Amino acid sequence: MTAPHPVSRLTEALSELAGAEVTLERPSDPEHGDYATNVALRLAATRGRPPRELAAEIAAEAVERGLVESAEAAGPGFVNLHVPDAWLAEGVREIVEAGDAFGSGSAETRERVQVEMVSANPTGPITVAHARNGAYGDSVARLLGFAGHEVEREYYYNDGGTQMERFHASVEALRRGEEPPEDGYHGAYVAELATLPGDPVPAMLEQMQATLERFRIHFDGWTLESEIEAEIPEAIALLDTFEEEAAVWARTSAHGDDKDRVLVRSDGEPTYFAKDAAYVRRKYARGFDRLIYVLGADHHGYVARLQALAEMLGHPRETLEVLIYQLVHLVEGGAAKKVSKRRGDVVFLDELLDTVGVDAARWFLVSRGHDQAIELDVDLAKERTQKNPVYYVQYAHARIAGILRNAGDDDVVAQSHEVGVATSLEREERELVKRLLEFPHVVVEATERRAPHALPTYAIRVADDFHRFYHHHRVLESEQRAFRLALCAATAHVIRRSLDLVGVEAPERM
RNA sequence: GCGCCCGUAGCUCAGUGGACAGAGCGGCGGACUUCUAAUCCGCGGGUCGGAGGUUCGAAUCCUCCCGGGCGCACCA
Repeated sequence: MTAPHPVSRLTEALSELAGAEVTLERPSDPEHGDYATNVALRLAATRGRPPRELAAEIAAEAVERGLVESAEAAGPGFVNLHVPDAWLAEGVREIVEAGDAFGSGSAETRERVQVEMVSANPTGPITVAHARNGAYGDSVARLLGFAGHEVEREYYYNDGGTQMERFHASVEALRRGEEPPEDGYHGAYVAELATLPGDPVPAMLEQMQATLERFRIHFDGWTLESEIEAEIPEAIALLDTFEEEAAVWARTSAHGDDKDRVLVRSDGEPTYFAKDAAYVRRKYARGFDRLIYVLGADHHGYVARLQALAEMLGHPRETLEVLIYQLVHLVEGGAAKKVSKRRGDVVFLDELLDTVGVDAARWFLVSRGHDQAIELDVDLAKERTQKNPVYYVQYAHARIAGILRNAGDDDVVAQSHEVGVATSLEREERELVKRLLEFPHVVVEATERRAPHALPTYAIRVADDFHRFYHHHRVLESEQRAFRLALCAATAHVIRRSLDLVGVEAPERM
């Protein structure tokens, strides 16, 4: 269950009062109060009453019950609510007490969730394209974990098949002093692998894993395609199948797919889809309640067939989620750059990390909506990233860390209990507190919509409000020292967590 | 042809039913005897691709059109 926090308590009290579910928003115009609700507008039709009249009633009752300091009907029928300073001060105290747990535990039922991501075949280094997959998938995994689910990160790769044969052939050709085949792999990394003895795949995998760890993605499980192959027959036995023209088909069209799919070709070879089936079966057999696949837009055609597999195996199709993100397009000098790993003209993640660092890279790749295609200008990457808003947010955290250092041994948590009801707050303080109190809602939305980019957006707002507060008011040499220290500590918690959920660090100094 | 995603400021993007549509970058002009100026303050900037529709209310939902990206295998 969602841990109660000030805004959720106020929302519930108002819902009870109105006899309908209330949602609170933060009006952009400060004249419209600290919070506002449109509940009267929504209720007007069904109750057959003018919205303004309903709004006025709700406003009066909210004040009567002591939920808010003042309230009034406004506009077409909004209820604008004003909360007292003491209410906000209490909110700060709760954030400081909750610490890094503030906003966590929103899951109504705890699930075992597997998130499969990246899953690039070991034919070359991790690229920025894979990195978007990882940055997105890992952030979703972090959000799910923060909500209270048990999350496992999974990497699946092909250790056989055509591409791997070409990869081996390319390395072997170089070892013989020949050029790699036309349809083989040509990057400089292939030549490096050729200088090492033995199978190049383990070395390649080791490098890829190191890159991913550097990118702060840790996988709990690595599954090889060859492990899955043996389980194909038992998976097929569980599916709805038929034979036609000497091939074995799955009746996926009866389960939401637009056509049936071949499992075993007429020459007796299982298809890739048969391996998918076996893999899905194994995942569920391992006890996961939910399977999440993170795939690029070029794989969106797989959604229906994967969900069909879940259904045929006896699981609700919604328990197999496919998260699709749009692709990363490389641009160089204003012109589109075609990405082909085999030609070697890609941007490797390690290069990007060497140039801009992990924080800027993760921020850049996850701060856009996953439904939005990303254009990465190779030339401008460095310059652009130095102006990356991630530093704006990190700087706010570093400033707070500086204040808390200068405060000495003060026990901020203990002091926050003494923050008086009589606290009189400045405008910048009120705005900052309200911003911090939004955090649990932002996290829930981001989690449910599988949209981690909401966190960077929110973190910028927090930093914005903090920098403004910092500029206008002193913390240490202030009569409000105790409250302001608590406010700083609360802000630090929220920034740190917002960044952590997308894999970005919050530095103590900059 | 069919399916999925996108179209918002000069550029990169937030904003998925609420009040005059926002931020960063870029441009112009201000603010450091102060807990970090990687900051703050001000100015300029828009047919929210277009047309209909639903609604008290639409950038947001529905339909069509235009433009862009990605897919439509007995490949992996």
